[in-house]
Amino acid sequence: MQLPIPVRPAEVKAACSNCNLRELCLPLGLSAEELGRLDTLVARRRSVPRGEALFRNGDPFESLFAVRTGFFKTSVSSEDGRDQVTGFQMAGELLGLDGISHDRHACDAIALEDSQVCVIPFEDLEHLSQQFRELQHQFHKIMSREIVRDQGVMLLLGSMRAEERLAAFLLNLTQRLHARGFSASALVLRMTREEIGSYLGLKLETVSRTFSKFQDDGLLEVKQRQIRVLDEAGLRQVVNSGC
Amino acid sequence: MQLPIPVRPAEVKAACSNCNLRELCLPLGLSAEELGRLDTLVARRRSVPRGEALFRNGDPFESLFAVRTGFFKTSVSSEDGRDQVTGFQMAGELLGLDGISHDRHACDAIALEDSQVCVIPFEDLEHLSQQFRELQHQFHKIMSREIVRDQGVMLLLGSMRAEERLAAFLLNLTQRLHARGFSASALVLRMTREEIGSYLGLKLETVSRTFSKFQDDGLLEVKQRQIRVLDEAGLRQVVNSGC
DNA sequence: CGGATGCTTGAGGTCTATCAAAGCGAGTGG
DNA sequence: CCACTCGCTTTGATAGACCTCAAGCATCCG
Repeated sequence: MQLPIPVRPAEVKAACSNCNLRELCLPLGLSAEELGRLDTLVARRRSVPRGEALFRNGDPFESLFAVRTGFFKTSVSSEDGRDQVTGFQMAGELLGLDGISHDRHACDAIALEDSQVCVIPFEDLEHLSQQFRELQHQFHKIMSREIVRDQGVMLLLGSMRAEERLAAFLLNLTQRLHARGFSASALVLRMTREEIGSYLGLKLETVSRTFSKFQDDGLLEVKQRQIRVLDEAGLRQVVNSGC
Repeated sequence: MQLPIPVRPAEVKAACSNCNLRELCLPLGLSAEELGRLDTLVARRRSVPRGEALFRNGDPFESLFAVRTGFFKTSVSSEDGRDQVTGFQMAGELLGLDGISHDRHACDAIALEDSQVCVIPFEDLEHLSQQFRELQHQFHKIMSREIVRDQGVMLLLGSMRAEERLAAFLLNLTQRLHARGFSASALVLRMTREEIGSYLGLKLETVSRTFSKFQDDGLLEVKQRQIRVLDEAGLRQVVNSGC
C-alpha cells in the first residue's frame, strides 16, 4: 500500500490549514481564523519508524497526535500480561485521547509502518478551544466518536462469531480507506494475523482459516497480506448472518 | 440494595454545590464560583421509572445526564437486531456522551430501578466550560475515562474466559459501590443474568453456572440477585488466572 | 394464590482454541 | 545470484469452552 497522502518535501512547512487531511481530522468545520490559530499550535512533527512506539502505557501525557502518514495500532495490557489490540489508526485519526483522564497514557501506540504524526500539545489545545467554540465542539465530537466506535467493538466482541467479526473488520477497513481516496476493493494489510486476532478476540489460526474460507466462498482473494474484496455485498451478508 | 444517597425532601433545591456526589461527578475539583455557575446550568431533574428509557438510539441529543439515584444500563444494537449491553451506570456517573458525535444518541439508556438524573444541557455545558478552564478540563477527563473504561471492556471481551469475566465484573461493581460508601462484600444485583451475560459476551446459562461454580469454590454466596463476596482475593486470582 | 419472569441445572452439540507441522516470502550473507 | 534463515501464514487433528435446548424451580407481584 502506498502512503495515503504524498509526503510534502521537508522544507515546505505543512500546516493544518493546507493539510490534505483537514476534512478527516481536528480542523473539520473550522473557520479560516481558527485554522490559522490551530497552525501555530500544531507546529511539531514526529516520525515514528515501523515497530517503534509513539507512546507507551504509563508515559506522561502531554500531547495528542494526529496521524499524518502511516499506520498505528493501539493495545492495552492487563497486569498479568494479557494483551488486547484496541484499534488501528490511519491518516487523519487521533491518538492519545486515553491519556487525558490520568495524565498518563493508558495504552501503547505502535507504528505498523514508518509513520509521521502531528503533535498537538494538549494544554494548548484546551486553551485554544476556550477561545474558539467550534474547535471545542469539534474536539468533543471526536472524543464522542471514539466512544461510539468502542461501543461498536464491544458489540462485535460480545455478540459476533468469527466469520462475522472478520467480515465486519474488513468492511470497516475498506470503508476508511475509501474515505481517504483508496480503492474499496484492494487493500494491503499492515498488521499480522495475530494482531487482527487480538483485535477481534480470536486466535491467529482462526483468522487465517476464516480468510481461507472467505476465499473458498468467493468473497475475497487472499494472498498473504494482499486482499481483494470480490463480493462486498456478500461480506455484508456474513456480518448480518448472526441473527 | 438501598439508594446510594438518601433522597432529599423534594422541596429542598438540591444543586451540584451541595450534592453528595460532587466528588464523583462533573463538579470534581471546581472552585466555589465555578460550582455556583454549574448550579444554574444543572437546574432540571428527571425521574425515570424502572424499565423506562432515559433516551434511545436515534433520539436527538441535547443533554448529558448525571445519575443521581438509581441504576441504568446502556446498550447498542446492530441493524440485524443484535444487542449488546455496553455498561451499567450508578450514582455520580454520566450518561449520553455517545450523543455528541452525531447529535443523536447512539445507544439506549434504560433504568434498571426507579431512578433520578440531573439534566445537563450540553450547549450550556460547552458554553460554561469556555469560561471555566477547570470545568472544561474535568469534562475532558470524564470523556477520556470513558474511553479507557471501554478499552478495559474490550480487553475483557477479547481475551478473558467466562470465569475471569464474571470475576472482573464483580470486582468492578464492588469497587464502585465501595467508592459510594457501600459494603464491598454484600451487593444486590440490579440486572438479570441475561443482562450480565450480554455485557460479558456470555449466555445467561453460562453466567448462572459460573455463579454456581464460584459458590462451590467458596468465593461467593449467591442467592439469586443477592451476592456476598466471601473471598475477594480469590476473585482477584480468578481474574488473573488466564495467563 | 397463581401466573409470569427470571434462575438453575443437565445433556449434547458447535465453535474456537490448542498443538503440531509444513509452506511461503522477504531479506541476508556467502 | 542463490541458498539460507527467520518470521509469518496456512492447514490438519484434537480438545475444550461455551452454547443450545430442555426441564424444573424460585421469586415477585398482581
